[in-house]
Amino acid sequence: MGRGKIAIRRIDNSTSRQVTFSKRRNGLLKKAKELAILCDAEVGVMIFSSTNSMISPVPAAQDSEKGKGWKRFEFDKDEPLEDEEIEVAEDDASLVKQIGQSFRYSKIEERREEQIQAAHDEAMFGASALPPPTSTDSEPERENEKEVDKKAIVTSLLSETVSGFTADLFG
Amino acid sequence: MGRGKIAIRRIDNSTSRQVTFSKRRNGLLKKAKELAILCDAEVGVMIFSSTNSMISPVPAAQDSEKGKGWKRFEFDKDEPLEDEEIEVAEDDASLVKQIGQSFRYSKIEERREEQIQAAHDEAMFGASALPPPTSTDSEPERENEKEVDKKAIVTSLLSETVSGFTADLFG
DNA sequence: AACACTATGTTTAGGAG
DNA sequence: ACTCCTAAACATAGTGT
Repeated sequence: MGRGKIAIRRIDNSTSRQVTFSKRRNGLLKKAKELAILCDAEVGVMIFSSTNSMISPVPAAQDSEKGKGWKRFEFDKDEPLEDEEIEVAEDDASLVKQIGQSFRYSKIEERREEQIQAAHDEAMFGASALPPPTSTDSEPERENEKEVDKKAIVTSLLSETVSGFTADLFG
Repeated sequence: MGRGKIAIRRIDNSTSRQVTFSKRRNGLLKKAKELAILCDAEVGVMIFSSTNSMISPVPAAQDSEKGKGWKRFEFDKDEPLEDEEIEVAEDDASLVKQIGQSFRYSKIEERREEQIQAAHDEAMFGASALPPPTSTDSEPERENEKEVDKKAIVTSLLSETVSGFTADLFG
């Protein structure tokens, strides 16, 4: 779309891939929000990269917390998991944690099985780029990119917006 | 969009709400798939309603299973949860289960807190409408709507498609 | 790198079968 | 409920700053 048509294949250029990521992610979240509101459904979006992750929580879970939204959750993706560390997703926060951990597991397995994709992973951009539509000033990529590269940040994106909408219109 | 502009508010007419749901859900899933491929990210979409739920799994988790995709998962949303029943999300299947259970929790809490929205929930359509682009002939709403109203079905949607794409294009 | 712009491609509302 | 249709609305690739 736009000035030129592009094929749906991995964008090779790292910069434009990240730009496209930012733009399309916003578009996707907007679409998700619209679908949720228009059709009265609970829509969540999960976006993961090797260095950064975010989850737009399932609005149903938000509603139970009355529009408060999920808190930001951070974890070190390189730190090995221990069994005790794994928690049960009894509440929203631990569900986020749960997903993050599962992602870590799959990522670790992935690397263990096929280190062929190592360069593939490293070519990945390391920031979530754009801030969410309304609030949540998540800024995973600060001035210093030292820690960013080691952390994966799970950010609540649709939280305030969707639940706010829901509350205002149908609450 | 289309012939007329519509405001982003809950569509009152039940029929057109469901039609819009079908159309826009497909659009959302397509967008999610495109984002995943273009930007080499892991994108998952969760869509829940009171009678029906689906999760397009996080592709990262799929990759670890080599494009097999998540299996469909069903659970009884009205059945009360027991602590023993709650499992740790060590693998993909239990992650899906995890999310489903968390959804049950939030739904139960929601009803407990505000039964005001009862009619709201009942006005909800009870089917996932369109089948996924390629396969997964999920048809939650059968001829008989007896059990449908008691079950919530978590369906893997992007599984085959996304992982198929990924496998074909990037090995 | 985050915006603004905008030509162009994509999605979709509404209607018909 | 689905598919096809089309005009209109929307998203965005490429560009400039």
